[in-house]
Amino acid sequence: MDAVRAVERLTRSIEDFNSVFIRLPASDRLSFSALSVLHTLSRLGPCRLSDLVGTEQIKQPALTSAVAKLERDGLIERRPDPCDGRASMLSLTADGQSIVSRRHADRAERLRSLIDRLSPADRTRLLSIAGVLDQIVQLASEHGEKPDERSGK
Amino acid sequence: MDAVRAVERLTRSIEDFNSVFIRLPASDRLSFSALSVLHTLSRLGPCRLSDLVGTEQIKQPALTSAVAKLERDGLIERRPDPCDGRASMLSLTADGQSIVSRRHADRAERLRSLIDRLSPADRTRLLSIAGVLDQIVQLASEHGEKPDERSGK
DNA sequence: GAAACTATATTGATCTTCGATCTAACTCTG
DNA sequence: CAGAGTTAGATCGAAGATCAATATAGTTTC
Repeated sequence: MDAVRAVERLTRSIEDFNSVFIRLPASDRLSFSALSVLHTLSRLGPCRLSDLVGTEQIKQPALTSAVAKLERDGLIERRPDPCDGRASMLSLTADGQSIVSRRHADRAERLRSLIDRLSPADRTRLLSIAGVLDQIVQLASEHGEKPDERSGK
Repeated sequence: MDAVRAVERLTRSIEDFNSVFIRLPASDRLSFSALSVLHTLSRLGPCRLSDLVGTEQIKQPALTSAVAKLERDGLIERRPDPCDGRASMLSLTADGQSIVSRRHADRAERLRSLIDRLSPADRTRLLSIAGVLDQIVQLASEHGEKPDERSGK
C-alpha cells in the first residue's frame, strides 16, 4: 500500500503548507466566519442566505447575525428576491469585494515571493498543478461530498 | 507579467481546493482555535503557552482559556517547566493526539478518494508535489514570515 | 535586593454560536 | 381557493470565545 503512503504524505504536506498559506485571517476586524461568507459570495455571486447555510460551517441563526453585521458594515447588500417574497438576494458591495480581493492579492504575493526561491523546475511543477487542483474541486462538487454528515446527532 | 498571472491562478486554485480540503472542522465540539492548538502541539511537540502565542491567531488571554478547556477535556497536559517556575510545558495526551490523527486520517481519506478519480498522469503529478510544498514551508520558516505585522495598530 | 522584565492568569465587555422556536410566504392537494 | 404542510429567515436566551487591560508571580540584571 504505497499509494496510501503517498496520499498520507501529501496530506501532511498540504496541512503544513496551509499553516503558511492561510496564515489564519484575523484581519480587518472580521471573524473567520464573516470572511468565509465574503469569500463564498465572491465565488458564487449573489445568493440567498439558505444557500450559504449549505456552504458555511455555521448554523442558520449565526449566519443571520453574521450577514446582519456585514450589511451594517457595508460589505454586503440585500435586495428582495423577486421570485420569493420570503428570501433576499445577498451580494457583495464594492467594499466587500475589495476586502476579498485584497486578501487574495496578499496570499498571491506571499506565495509569489516563496515560489521565486524555488528552482526553476520546481517552480514550473508547482505552477502547473493548478489545473489538477481545479479538477479535484470539480470532482468533489460532482460526487456527494455532503456537508460532512457523520458528525454526532 | 505572465508569471504573476500564473501565481494568481495557482492562488485561486489553492483557495478553492482548500474549501474542499479543510471542510472547516466543526467536529468534536472543539472550536477552530482549539483544533489549531492541538495541531500545533502535535507538530512542534511539547511547548509553552508563549510559544503558542506566536503560532496561533489568537491573543494570549484567549489562548489561556483555550488551553484550560483542553486540559479540562483531557486533551492536553501541563507539567511545570523545570527551567522556569512561571511557565508550564504543554503536551498532547493520548486522547489529544488521537483527535489530531483522526482528523488527519479523515482528510487523507477524502483526498485519496478524489485522487483516485484523476488520470494516472495527473495523479502522479499531484502526489509528487509534496516535496515542493515542503520546500515552500521550509523557505517560509527561514525567511522572516513574521505573524503578519501589517494589521493595524 | 530593587528595578525591570517575562510568563501566565484574571477581569469585564463584546461578539459568536447554538438550539429552539416563531412568523411570513410559498406550494400543494383536493 | 382553503387549509395543511413546507420553507426562508428572524428572534431569543444561554453558553462560549475573544480582546484589551491589568494583576500576579517568577526571573534577571546590576
